[in-house]
Amino acid sequence: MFCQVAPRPRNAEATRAAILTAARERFSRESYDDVGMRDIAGDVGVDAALVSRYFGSKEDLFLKVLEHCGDGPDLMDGDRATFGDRVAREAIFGSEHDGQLEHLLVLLRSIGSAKASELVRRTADESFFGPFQAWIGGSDAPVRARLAAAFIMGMEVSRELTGGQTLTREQSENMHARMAAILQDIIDG
Amino acid sequence: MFCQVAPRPRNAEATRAAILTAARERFSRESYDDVGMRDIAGDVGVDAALVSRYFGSKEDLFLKVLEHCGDGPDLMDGDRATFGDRVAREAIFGSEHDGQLEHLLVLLRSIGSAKASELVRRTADESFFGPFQAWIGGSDAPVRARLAAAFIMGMEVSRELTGGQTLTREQSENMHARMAAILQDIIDG
DNA sequence: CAGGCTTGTCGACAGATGATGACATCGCCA
DNA sequence: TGGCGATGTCATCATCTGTCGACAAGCCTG
Repeated sequence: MFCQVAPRPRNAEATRAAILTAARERFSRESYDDVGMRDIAGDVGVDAALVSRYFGSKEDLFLKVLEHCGDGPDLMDGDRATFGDRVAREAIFGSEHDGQLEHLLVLLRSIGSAKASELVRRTADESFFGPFQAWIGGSDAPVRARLAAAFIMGMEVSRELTGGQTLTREQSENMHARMAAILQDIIDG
Repeated sequence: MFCQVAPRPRNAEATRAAILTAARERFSRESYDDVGMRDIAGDVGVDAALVSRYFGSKEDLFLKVLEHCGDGPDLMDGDRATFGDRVAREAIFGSEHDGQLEHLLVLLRSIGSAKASELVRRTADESFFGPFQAWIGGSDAPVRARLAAAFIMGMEVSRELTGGQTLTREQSENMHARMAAILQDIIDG
């Protein structure tokens, strides 16, 4: 048989981008410490040493991920009037891929590691809270941005802690409605 | 000089309790992965091997901490009418020690590690969410308990992400008032 | 005082991790 | 086609971690 995987074409730029994407997905799903260079390399199909060579160190790679987090879909995409409904839906029911919350999730996962949270502290303001509170606008925007972000991240934590299957469908709908209302209130002021 | 620390008296029970306390404090401040057996042992002043011998494995020790988390001060201690104010104060301004949030913080830190979150999933319901939603009472208690817990944990995450010194005193007071109102609303239904 | 059980320490091991430099392989260009 | 730089792999290192068994020190009982 000797069924063999087709080798990836030799293209540094594409490989670099693939590594960055794989890293972003990993870092949004597992903590900084739990993500290994070998894991990321395995996702792409290259050797771990290549990741080190392209991005220097694991810290540097993580920083690059933080910088490129704004590229994907975002919390602020979409109608402002449906913000609460939309975000609460994703926070409670989740979405398999390409979530608007990916950026926040990377931040969230990082609080586990002392190293990663130090890196995040230096970039969270400019890469997330800054744009977010500018989008919210109005008086007390910094306060409301933090409240909203906290609520969203907390729901992600809660969802993982409880495994997600301890609530009935009806209760989940109920929670969605309540969370949507609270979030929308925070955004609207 | 030879200034030497007085040796701990040989008392297995006391040593065991001291290890458990040190572990609880560590696990409420750092993630499961970042806390080492040598760290905990160092806090108490014993050798790391002793911790292993008394508690079996790191996992077992963590489980014991989860079980004994309800011993300290608790969210549910105190007047129900001031719940929002009280909890929001601790979540935003923090408290050096003996916080009512210690239990929740242990849960929160665990989401970093794949191993720890697996352990927590098996105990979070009975050790925290169960009592909490019973205390809240009324219809939709499970839903409201999760919402409140999520909001509180999210604020802790947010506080660490932003380092805590990016808001003015006035903004912090503002945030406290808003958070207290939201929490109280969730509790009251 | 002597024995023995308890309490604690020391050294070491196996596994995993990030990082590094030497080596192999592909693809382009003269 | 032959060579050369770019691209990727392999073996290896140093380090850190949890855990274990052997040994030392202390305390109580006879």
